[in-house]
Amino acid sequence: MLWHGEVAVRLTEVEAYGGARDPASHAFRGPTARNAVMFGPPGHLYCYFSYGMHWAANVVCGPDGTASGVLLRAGEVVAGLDLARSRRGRSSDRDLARGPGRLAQALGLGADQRGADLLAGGPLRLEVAPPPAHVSVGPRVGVSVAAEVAWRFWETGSPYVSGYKRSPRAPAI
DNA sequence: CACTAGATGCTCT
DNA sequence: GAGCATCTAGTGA
Repeated sequence: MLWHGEVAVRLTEVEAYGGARDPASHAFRGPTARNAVMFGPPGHLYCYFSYGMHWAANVVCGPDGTASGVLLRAGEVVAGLDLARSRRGRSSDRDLARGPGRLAQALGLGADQRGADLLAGGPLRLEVAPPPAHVSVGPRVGVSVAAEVAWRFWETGSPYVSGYKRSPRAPAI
């Protein structure tokens, strides 16, 4: 469960990214100004801009010095619905945080939150919640390399996962 | 409802 | 100067 101010999102879909060992990771080619956060201590927010219009939120999970992170791909807005709605504009409640870009927008994440500490007790904080009863595993989406690595996890049957274009059904692996 | 195509700007080479 | 861990709008069934 990720909180930002009064808006809370229950995560329903995530993707794991290794560091130097993962060709699909931004950290594969070494640290840069953008991904430096991933090399830092865990529990920090790695926020980056992509496709010219969307932010994607990651949580650093490896120890200090090891690049690794988890991309928050989708979630369900469970608090601060009005605020999230106003940020997302006209959109059905189900689409408020379905997709990385939408998730970041609904939470109001951006350049200001880059590298923020999620465990410091500020307005932006990560809360541990019980895992969903059923979790599916599959290949990552939108990754051009190492797509065969099944490092994507989502809540089985949840309408809040992206699923995205092709394969609306959960590929059973 | 399902699918296709186009837009968009920051970041690294 | 090209690449992107994507979204939205618009068209067709």
